[in-house]
Amino acid sequence: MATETTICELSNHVGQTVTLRGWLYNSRSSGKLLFLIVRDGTGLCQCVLEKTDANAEMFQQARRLGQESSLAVTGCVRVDERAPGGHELALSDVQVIQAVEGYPITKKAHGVDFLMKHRHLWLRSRRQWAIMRIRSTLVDAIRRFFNDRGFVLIDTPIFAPSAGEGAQTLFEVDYYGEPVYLAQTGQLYVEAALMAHRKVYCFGPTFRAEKSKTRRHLTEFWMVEPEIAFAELDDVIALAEDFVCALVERVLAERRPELELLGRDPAALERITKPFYRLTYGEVVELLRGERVRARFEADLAAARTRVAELQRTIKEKEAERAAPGVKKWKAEKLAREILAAREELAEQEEAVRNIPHHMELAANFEWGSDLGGSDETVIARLHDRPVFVTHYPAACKAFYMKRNADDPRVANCFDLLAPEGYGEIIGASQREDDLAALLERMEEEGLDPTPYQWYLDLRRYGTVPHGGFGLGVERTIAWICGLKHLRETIPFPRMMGRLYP
RNA sequence: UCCCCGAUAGCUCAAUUGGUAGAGCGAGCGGCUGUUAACCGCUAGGUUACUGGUUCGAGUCCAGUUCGGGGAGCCA
Repeated sequence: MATETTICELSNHVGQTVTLRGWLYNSRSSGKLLFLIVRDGTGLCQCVLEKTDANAEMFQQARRLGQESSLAVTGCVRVDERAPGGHELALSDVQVIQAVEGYPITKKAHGVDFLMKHRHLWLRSRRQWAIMRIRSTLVDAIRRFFNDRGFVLIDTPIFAPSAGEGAQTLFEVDYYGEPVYLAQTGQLYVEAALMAHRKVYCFGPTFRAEKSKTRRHLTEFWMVEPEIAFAELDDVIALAEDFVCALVERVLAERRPELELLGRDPAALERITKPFYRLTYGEVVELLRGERVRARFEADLAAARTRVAELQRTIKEKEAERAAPGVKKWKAEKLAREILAAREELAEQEEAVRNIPHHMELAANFEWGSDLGGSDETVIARLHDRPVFVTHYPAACKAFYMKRNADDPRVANCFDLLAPEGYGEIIGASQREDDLAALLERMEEEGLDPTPYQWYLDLRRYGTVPHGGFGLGVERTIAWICGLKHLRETIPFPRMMGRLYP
């Protein structure tokens, strides 16, 4: 009986005969030689079966196995440079658990809609496999960061009784005949628990019913929200800085192969060290209206235009080459793939050319007092190679519970953290208003009925202290760390506007 | 709510601009002793999203509908 092992352990078994159980990822046959690429959840392994007089039947059976057939393979582990990963299995036995025919996700390209409809199977693909492993590590790093520092985990409710601000972005559900809402944040509850434990955090799904169909939006996403007592804005900033550094460090330490598989340059992440950049909202307004931002936009626009011209030329050339007489089939196919990729990029670059002038105008005419738009955040982040704290937004465009700045009452003691490379906001944070009268005043300004908030106001009546915290969006953080264009790949089963299956 | 783009074989895409719907992958069969999304040959596979219109003739043009992609607003 051969030892059973997994692919990630193979290097410890060189020269031994072992059994792997897994799924057929791909196979190639070369006459009397058969390559089975097996995945077992821990990695991929090339398995080689040589046809002999004795194993002819097994060879035939194995050769016909379809993608994703489940099987157990036994063979001798050997080092071979030609094998992906450096190790391969010289097979002596193949046991079929289930022979599969017609697995929908094939080796060639698929469209987004098709893949999303087959998300339950798409998860088996290498890129998705890598992303989920990074997500798992990131989530563990989040929990460990807070647990190691004496934070107490507080699970906050998902049914929320009051609409509060932005009722149109809440999902309403029927709660024994009463309308209640799926939580957008656990923050108010975490503040209550804070006064019991001094340092707390909540971590769970949150829900936004925004009618946004973009790569930056999900209707269900995960957020971690720490809250600390006896703290002012600078303490929250310091915590956020340590936290983000710890997350990146951990992923770099444990998931380098996965990052590599995703084509993510680790150097961009290795740069993520303290201190991050700090800008006040007022400085950002100046920046947006100033020369540097204009130059950045103009450079981006020029680059996009050049690229559009380049791509158009490339596509034409490749199309001519493909249509030329006597082109080999494989060559034509390769060209077709390249043309497709070029067209996709062309569409993106053309979109950029269309949008940038509008973004420039928005930035140039930006007025003090409004919230930063997506394009504003992007350009600020593009100007920096490390995350940027934007602090002290106008109080009027932020939530009622944020504490006003003592020196400049127009602004709140709050910040957003913008991830670099144009990824934008991953953290929203503030020092909380700890004074009862000031809090009531802010609620009145926002037109909020204090009745359902009496429990929250109690926190200011009985032992109020300066405190604050932040919320980090897990999916946006994963997208940034993995270098992904779209949030839908960062969560196993994304929920988006108009998409609920599987 | 608004703007742009798209829907052709199971999948990814072609169709010389209104004139006989094709290719690759996948599936099936055959060949090949080191493949790297292998390669080569053969076979099967279609109500061109739906409804209507223009035309001798519509995948192609027009109108509407549905679904999807991207973006704006708004948000995290």
